[in-house]
Amino acid sequence: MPAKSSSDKQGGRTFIESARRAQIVDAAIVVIAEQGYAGASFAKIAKQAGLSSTGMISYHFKGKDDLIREVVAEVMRVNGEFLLSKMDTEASVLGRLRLYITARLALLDEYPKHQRALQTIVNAVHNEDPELRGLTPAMTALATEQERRIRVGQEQGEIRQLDPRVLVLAVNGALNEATSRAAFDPDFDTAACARELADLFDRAARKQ
Amino acid sequence: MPAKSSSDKQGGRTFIESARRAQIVDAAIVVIAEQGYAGASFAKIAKQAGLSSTGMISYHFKGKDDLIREVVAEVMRVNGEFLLSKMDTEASVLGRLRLYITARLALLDEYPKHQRALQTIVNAVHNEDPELRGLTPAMTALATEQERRIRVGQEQGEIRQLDPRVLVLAVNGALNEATSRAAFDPDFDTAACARELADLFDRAARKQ
Amino acid sequence: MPAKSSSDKQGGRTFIESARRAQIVDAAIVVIAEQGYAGASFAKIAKQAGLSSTGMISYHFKGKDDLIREVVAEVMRVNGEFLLSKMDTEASVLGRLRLYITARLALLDEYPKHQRALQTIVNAVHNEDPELRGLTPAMTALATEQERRIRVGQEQGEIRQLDPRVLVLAVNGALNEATSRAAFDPDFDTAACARELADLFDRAARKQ
Amino acid sequence: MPAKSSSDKQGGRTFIESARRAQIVDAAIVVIAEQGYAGASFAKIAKQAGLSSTGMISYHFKGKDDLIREVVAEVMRVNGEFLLSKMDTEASVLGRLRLYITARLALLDEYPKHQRALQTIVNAVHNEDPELRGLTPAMTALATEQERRIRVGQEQGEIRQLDPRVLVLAVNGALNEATSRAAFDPDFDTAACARELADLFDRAARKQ
DNA sequence: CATGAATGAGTGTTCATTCAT
DNA sequence: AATGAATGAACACTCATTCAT
Repeated sequence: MPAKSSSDKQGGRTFIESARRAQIVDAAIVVIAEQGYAGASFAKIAKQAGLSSTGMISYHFKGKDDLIREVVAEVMRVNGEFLLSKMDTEASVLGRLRLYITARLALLDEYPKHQRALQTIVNAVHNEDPELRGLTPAMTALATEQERRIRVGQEQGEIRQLDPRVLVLAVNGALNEATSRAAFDPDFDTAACARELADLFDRAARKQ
Repeated sequence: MPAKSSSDKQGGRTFIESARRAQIVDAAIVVIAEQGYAGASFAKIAKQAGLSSTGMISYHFKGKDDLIREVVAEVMRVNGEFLLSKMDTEASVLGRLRLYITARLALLDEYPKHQRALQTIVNAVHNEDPELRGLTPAMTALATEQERRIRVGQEQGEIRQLDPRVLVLAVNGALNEATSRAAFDPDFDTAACARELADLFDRAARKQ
Repeated sequence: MPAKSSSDKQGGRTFIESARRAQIVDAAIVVIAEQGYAGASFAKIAKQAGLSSTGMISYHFKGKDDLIREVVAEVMRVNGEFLLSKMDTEASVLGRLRLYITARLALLDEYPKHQRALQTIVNAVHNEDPELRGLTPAMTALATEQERRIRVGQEQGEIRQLDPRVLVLAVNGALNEATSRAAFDPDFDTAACARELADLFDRAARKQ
Repeated sequence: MPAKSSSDKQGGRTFIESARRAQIVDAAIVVIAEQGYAGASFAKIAKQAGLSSTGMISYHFKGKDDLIREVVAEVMRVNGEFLLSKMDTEASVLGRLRLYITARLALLDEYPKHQRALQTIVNAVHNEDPELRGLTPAMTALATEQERRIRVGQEQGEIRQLDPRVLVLAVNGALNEATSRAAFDPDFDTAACARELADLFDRAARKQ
């Protein structure tokens, strides 16, 4: 068995290379969350990461697009894991909806910077940078899956006749708004908000 | 009756000065809506406005803050007028809520760039530009008023026991999400979305 | 005798024209004294003069050079008048030297902004603006006259053998330094400084 | 013994970094001396230094303040070294005064641009750039030390009763004036001026 | 693998000046 | 005689990116 070396690879990248990328991505998340998208220059990210030059970042990422994409991927990976862990047992559609709302708001306490960063990126990038459009498919895929679930609930008689797309839109819109609010209002009570929102959309969607 | 001259003033500004400012504000709205906040440089705005230099903009506005503030003010003026014209007769709280949702979505057809620009600015500015925080009070004031209305509805037995702040958050979150969606999905049916959302929040809020 | 009209001229300029020029020159003196040469933009001078646009200044002066030259001329006129009024009776060269020193320092109390403005201009303009070199002749002429006087004093046995140019240089250098000091040290005692400097140069120049 | 590399540091800066900074500071000294403070734009300094862009300067200095401060520090370092080397043996106060005058004027031959640049900066910065006020303390400290020396001379009976502050003011004023003169009069004889000034202030200050 | 140095386009802003009215 | 509007060059400064070492 050969000795561990810096050229051991995982996913086409050496160990140390992956570590550096992760370090930079983490720094980027913090800077974006705290300083906004426009404030997230390579200089500031390098400083946050404890690197001495921006060249470092350009060396590990093909461009700013690449870095931002990685940030989004990382946040979605973390969120996905968390959400999955909260939902896997529940069977009913309305129950899953309630769990989703609760879990999304729990994320605000668990990974506040991640949520803020993701939202900042999505808002900033929406139309500006054509190279970055590629990040939304992953999010629309999620929405599509949610809509499918709602339809199942309608077929099973759990959920009233409504446009599933609009319900999904409303739920996610409300959750995003809560994310914004939580970022600036330190007194924002995520648990209470979760209960209220869950009740609210339960009533809105439940048959009868 | 004195002859009209270029030095006639209104609100401390020359006629032509006001016209130029309006022209620049309009150009800024378009650029911000289409290219995002980061893409809205003086150079691009000047080009959109058909001006030959960015100095022109600096000549008419004290700084970028000033311009952005004017953009926000203009959008809120237009929106405010439109919303008021749609709401003044209705008496019941739930009725007003329905009208508000419908009117907000109608704005997407009436002034799509305005909505997109406002949303872009609010998102971008939230934490980035401390000079511009001053624009949010006007919007929180609106939210506070909406919460007050909901409380009235609760006292009158129209609306069930719920946290008014959360209902307002959810409604506005959904409307903002719809605004985002409409900006990129040309097939987005605002009228249908309005009906669905109105029903949704009516059910969510109505007593029994 | 014809009625007074705005086209009455003096020195090739109408009355009102001269008044405007004087008003602008006065404003320029204040701004230059308070904000320095680089800070003395047409915009600031216009504001200080209570004018609404910088075009006004360009209209009355051929260029910035022209304005600055006028400022220098005005200060030297005022200073010249004051100095003459203080010196005309004294006969001895050393006496005149003492009077000159005293009068120059008295000017700091009488017209502080004028002195500060003149010094600022001379320092800033020395080599920068070739168009403005023309203002120094007037000042070198003064120095030459002072040197001539010293020579007279030497011939009359009042003043010891020394290079008159160096004495004049030293006296004026000391006075300029005092002007600088007075501008920033509110406790600077011009009268005391005048007595000390007068004694100092009297001893330095007096025969035996 | 490790090989020399570009990352060898001294004083927290790379070797080549320090070299570039020195190169830029030298260029700045020349430009300021020749074109004045207002004329000393990054563009002109970059050109003088043979650099292709002004970004270079911003890369090596935090801002214009930083560069100017460095220029002042460099000139004062050079001057300080030179003055110290000329004065260390002399004991009597009047002797030291004579040496100081001579050395200051010798500096005009040794480092003419340095003197011109320093004077230009001090004059320009006095009231204009509040960020740069911090450079004067170093110079007032020098003056205070000189005044102290004069007082010692008075206690030792070498120097007559006079206000030491005024003597120091006069000496430095005269030396500054000579610096100005030397900058524009190529025939200015610094050595002769030094002898004359030394005699002049010796007589002015000496007891009896 | 890493980095310090360099680049050049782009940022918002100020400037003296011109000109039609 | 006066002025508001416009101009375009210049300003210091930041940016993501490249590259030799």
